[in-house]
This record gives sequence, structure tokens and C-alpha cells, in this order.
Amino acid sequence: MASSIHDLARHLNISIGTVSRALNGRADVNAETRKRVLEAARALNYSPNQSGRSLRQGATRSIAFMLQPHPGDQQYGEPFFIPFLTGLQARLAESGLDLIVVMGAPGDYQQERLRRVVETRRADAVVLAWTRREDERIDYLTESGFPFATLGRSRSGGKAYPSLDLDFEKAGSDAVDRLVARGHRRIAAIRPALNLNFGYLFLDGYRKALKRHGIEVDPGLIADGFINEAGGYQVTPRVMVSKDRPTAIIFNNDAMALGGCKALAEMGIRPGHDIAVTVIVDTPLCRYFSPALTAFRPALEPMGRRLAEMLLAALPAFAGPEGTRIIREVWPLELVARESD
Amino acid sequence: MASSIHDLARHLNISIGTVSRALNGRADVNAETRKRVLEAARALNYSPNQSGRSLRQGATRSIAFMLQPHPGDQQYGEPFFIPFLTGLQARLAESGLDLIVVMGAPGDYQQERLRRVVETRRADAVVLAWTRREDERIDYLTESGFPFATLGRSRSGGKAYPSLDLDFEKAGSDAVDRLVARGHRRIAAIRPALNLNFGYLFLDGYRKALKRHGIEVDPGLIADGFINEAGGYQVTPRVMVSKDRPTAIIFNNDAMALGGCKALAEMGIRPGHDIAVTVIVDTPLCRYFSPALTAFRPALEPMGRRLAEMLLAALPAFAGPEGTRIIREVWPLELVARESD
DNA sequence: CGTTTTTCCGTAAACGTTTACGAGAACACA
DNA sequence: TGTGTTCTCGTAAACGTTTACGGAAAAACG
Repeated sequence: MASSIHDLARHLNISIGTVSRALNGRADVNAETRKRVLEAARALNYSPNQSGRSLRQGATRSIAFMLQPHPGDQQYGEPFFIPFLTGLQARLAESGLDLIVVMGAPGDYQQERLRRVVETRRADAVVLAWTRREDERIDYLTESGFPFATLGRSRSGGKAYPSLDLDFEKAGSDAVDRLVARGHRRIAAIRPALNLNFGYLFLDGYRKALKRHGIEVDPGLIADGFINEAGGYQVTPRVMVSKDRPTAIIFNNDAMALGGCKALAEMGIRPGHDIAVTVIVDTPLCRYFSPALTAFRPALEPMGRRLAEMLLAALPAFAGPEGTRIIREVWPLELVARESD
Repeated sequence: MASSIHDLARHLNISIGTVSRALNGRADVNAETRKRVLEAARALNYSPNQSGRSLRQGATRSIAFMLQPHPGDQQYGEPFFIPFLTGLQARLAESGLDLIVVMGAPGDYQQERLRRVVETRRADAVVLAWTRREDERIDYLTESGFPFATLGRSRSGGKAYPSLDLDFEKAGSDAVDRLVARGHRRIAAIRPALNLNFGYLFLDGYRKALKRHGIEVDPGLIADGFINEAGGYQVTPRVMVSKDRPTAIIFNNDAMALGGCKALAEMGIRPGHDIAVTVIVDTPLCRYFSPALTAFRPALEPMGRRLAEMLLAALPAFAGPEGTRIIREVWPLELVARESD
């Protein structure tokens, strides 16, 4: 069925070594023979077997992205990742690399699946998301010397890997600034409970901004919940119990914000009227929710391209002239003012 | 770095053939030696090189899903696919298969990328989505004899492949029934312009239901648009120009519905009050939009599991006792009544 | 004890590539 | 003519597996 390099060689009456060299554009092959080989390859519909090639070269020419659905509403996908992956794919394709997305089951933190990818050499490098403050995946990868990059920072693994993150600290701070400027003094913060790193960054920014404005940080206004709609629904009432209710809430996640707004609605509190609501990472849901949620928006597609670039620069086989520079970048989030605050 | 089967053999002072047999659970190996091999494998952290294995066996033990982002709003992902992929992955994992998602660039219809996957043998089978009425990908795959399954039907490729689709015809029909029961007679339909097959199915159901109710099908109430928000925004006004305006619109896609509602709002027409709006495939966006959109909901995660099952049954290496039965299934869409109609 | 069967394992080929090495031919140069 | 260089190609090994085959040893059987 599939034509191999042997078929080509036999057909052209020429050795397989020469065919391979011709195909791979090496210098030591006659221009005429190369032309014949390329023609024959097209005619016989030849394309190299990836397994054979990978085995010989020790490289698969593909990058794996570990996609980790959160447990929760089955109808709710991660609209966040598609634009990011689009950018990632585009840049990788320019360097002849394939992007493969490895799905995990919801809930498990993909350590096992990551091991499989690494140990069976399914990809030449790996891209991680949802980085945690202490992330065993990062420890594992640095320890095993497998190339990787992360979307998001972590404390784990030293400094020796490319990462790209959003400036959650500044977003948390900006969100507070904006609310204070609009007259709020009692501002609540709701973030994911797992030790996802961006939750800490956000809270740091939130705290610092409050202090800067001379507002005391009230632990009763800070709550952690599971990172989905149910989590937001469950945890939001906790910051509303104090006699001195907050007049604003910053949600560190869109799904949690939606659940939170549901809880508020059941208490008869209307976002945009009775309380100001700000969301740190914007998604289409924020835009279409009513009231439309003021949110901080990332540039996902360019971020995907950029992280691909950074990863490539760290891969020996692709490192540019300036060599293997490990880059870490933090990108801004842009405020999109809407109706909810 | 990576330990090979040779390392194991050397370490145990035993031949690589025996090691391989022990690892693969073949019968002709002594129970004692098997135990030693498995222990050593764990100790040396051995796992088989996938390239070597694939090369020898001619199978990669992985299934590829071709993910095709639509061009359009960069912030808008395809929340549709994540639950589906979650189900697909779960079932495949049970049979020891990996799911890899191959991303395409937005816009191109992935024919080229599909060829790459097939010809370089990156996967043992392929799962396609967004099937078109005449689908060159399906023609290509049937012609080349490469195993595949589709999410969605098509006219192409004969009957010889497993497919799972939603009953868009019934949904279109049900939507009309419901609207007629609520007193509507002028019902518009808006569907994607590309020859995506579900657009035809939907329209068939829509037409048949109208006829059944003795309502004449008015071509002025049917419009095609690009399958994203901009498309819905652009095309919706076209069905609103007639002197005898529709009192209801059925959108065949959530993003188009959102764009359409924006256009309606600009005309001062309020969905749920001045006009009834129904959406054929429900997504979280429909639920959170205001007014919440009445929509037909698919059971995505079970569908993913089921399609994996069907694909497995068609793969020689996995076919159950009853052999290679090709199955085609059509799953119902469940009405979720909300505020928009 | 002789013969047959079973158990277990080693040998080696094969999958489809890439690439180090070397060799023959052509050419250049003195 | 002799020597060195350049072009071009064939040979064969190697990547890490799996598996058909055969054979030695052990067990079973008469």
C-alpha cells in the first residue's frame, strides 16, 4: 500500500542511500538524479514513514500539548485554549513541527499521561498549562531532562525552562485600582482552590493594591473555590455573610464568576447595580453574559505563537544563531470595560 | 538516558527476545524470568520506544482527531469539542490507545494535514468532524483505505465507515413544531453557508415541518451565512426585510445566533419579546446569553465514547467477537427551553 | 532406557529510515 | 604523466522493537 524508499530506489534503479540524500536535500547528489528522485516520489506518492524516521533520528518532529479538561459541567469546554493552540500550531508548522494535543481525563493531573509521552518518546518536547505553584510535572520534566515549555509560571524546576505567563498580579492590582477609583472600599476576591499559580499571583496584586490605597485586607472577603461554575456558586455566599458586605467582587476565573453571579442573583443582588463584578480572564462567556462582565483579556493567539518561538529557541535542533537562550515572558492583560462594574 | 530493551537484557544476562516476550505477556516464558524482567523494567524505569515498536508492528496505537478551528473571532473557541474529545479519549484509553489531536490552521480544510497524518502513518485511524455534504477528506480516506470514523454524516465515500451524527432533521422539525404550537407562522431559518452537511439536514427538517403544518416555505426567510458571529450578524437582517417579517428565527449554530441577536438588537427587536429565537446546537454561550437562548442540546461526552467504540469495532486489531460491523448512528438532540422563545 | 512432548530461550531477520565511510570516476593542476 | 581534489554514489550499519524459527533441556510416557 504505502510506498517506501526501497520502492523508489528499485523504480529508479538507484540505491536507497542516494534516494534518501536526494529527498533530504543533501549536497552530494547530482542535480539530475535529484530531479528524477523528486519526480518519482511525487509519481509514486511517496512520503517517509514517520516511525522509521523517528527511530533513526531519535526525534519525532512533533510537540505535545497536554490538555487537561477540568471536571465539572460537561457542556463547558475550555474556549481559552483553542486560540492559544491555533497560534502554537501555526508557529510550529513554520518550522516543520507537528502539534499533537494529548487529552487527559478530567480530574487527574496528567502526571501519568505525561510520563507516557516522555518515556515512549512520542514527542520531542512538551507544553504544559495550568501550572501550579509547586508543580510535580515540572519537577519531573527538569529532572528527566526532557525539553518543555509552560504556559504559566511555577516555583518548581528552577529557572531553566521557557515560560510565558499573563501578568495576573498587575491585573489583580489594576482591578482594585479601578474599583477604588469608582468609590469601592470593600472589595472581595474569589480564586481557584487548587494551588494553581495564577491564583497566588492574582491575590498578591489584589493585596498590594489594597494596601497601596490604605485599605485593610479583610480575610473574610477572600475565598477559594473549585475552578468551575459550581465552585463559584458555592463559595461566593461566603464573602457575602459579613455585616459589612463587599460592594465589589473580583473573580479570578470566568466560570467561577458565572456561578458566583448565579448565587448573587439568588440573593437578589444584581451585578452592575447592587455590586460590581470584575473577571480576571476574559472569555466569550463574559462578553455574552448579562450584564456583560468587565474582564481582563489575554492575547491568546499571539501568545501561542510566542511560546512556540521560545520553545524552539530552547531546542538544540532549532536554536537560532544566538544559541540556546531561555526566555521567560509575562504578558499584559487588557481591560475590557463592560456593564458589570 | 533512556533505557532500551538491550539494557534490560544485558542487566539480566538474558536475550532481548526473552525480555520482549516477557514484557508482552507471551506464554512461552518462564514465570520466574518474567517476574525478574518486570522487576528490572521497573527498576531501570524502562518503557518501550514507541517509534521502534510502531516501525516493527506497523501500528502506532494512536488515533488522530482533526481539529479545525473556524476563522473568526479569536476569542471564540470551540467549546463543543472538548466534552466530545473527553469521551473519545476515555474510551480509547480503555483499549490502550492514545488520542492525538491534530490542529489545523483556521480556514484551510485540512486536506493537506490529513494527508500528512495518513501518509506518514502517524496514527492508525482518524476521526473527522465538520463533515460536508460532499467531503473530499472522506473520499480521500476511503480511496486510500485508511481507517476512519466521522462525527457527522456525508454523502461521500459510500457506506463503509462508522459515523455518528446528531438528528438535525428532527431538531429542525421539532423547533418548527414548537414555534407553531406557540402561534408562529412566519419562521425564518439561518444556517451555515459552507456545504456543511448538518445545514442541509436541518433545513430538510425545517421544510418538512412547515409543510406538515400547511405553511408555505418562503425562500425569503431562509439565509446562509458564514459560520461565526460575524456571519450571523451579517445575514440576519436579510430575513427581516420582507414586509411580512418573521416572528421567529431558528439558528443552526450558536455563534451565528449570537451575531444574529446583536443585529436584531440594533434593529430594536428583542429576542424573547418581539421575536422568538431558537438555536439548534446548544453551548454554554446559549445558556448565559441574555435572554437565555432556547436550544437543542447534544450529549457530547457519551457521543465521544460511542464513536470511539464504533471506530474500535471497525479496526481489525480491535474488532470484537462479532467481527467488523460498521455502525452508523444518529443521536437525538434534547430541547432545553429557556427565555428566548 | 528410549522416545516423544513440552518448556523455555537464543538467534536473527525485519520494519523504513538516515548517515558514516569508502570508492570509482572525472577533473584540475603541476 | 602523476598527484591531488571534487563529485557522485553504493554499501552497510544503526535506531529499538517484535516474532518466526529452531534447538537444548527438561518432563512425560511407553
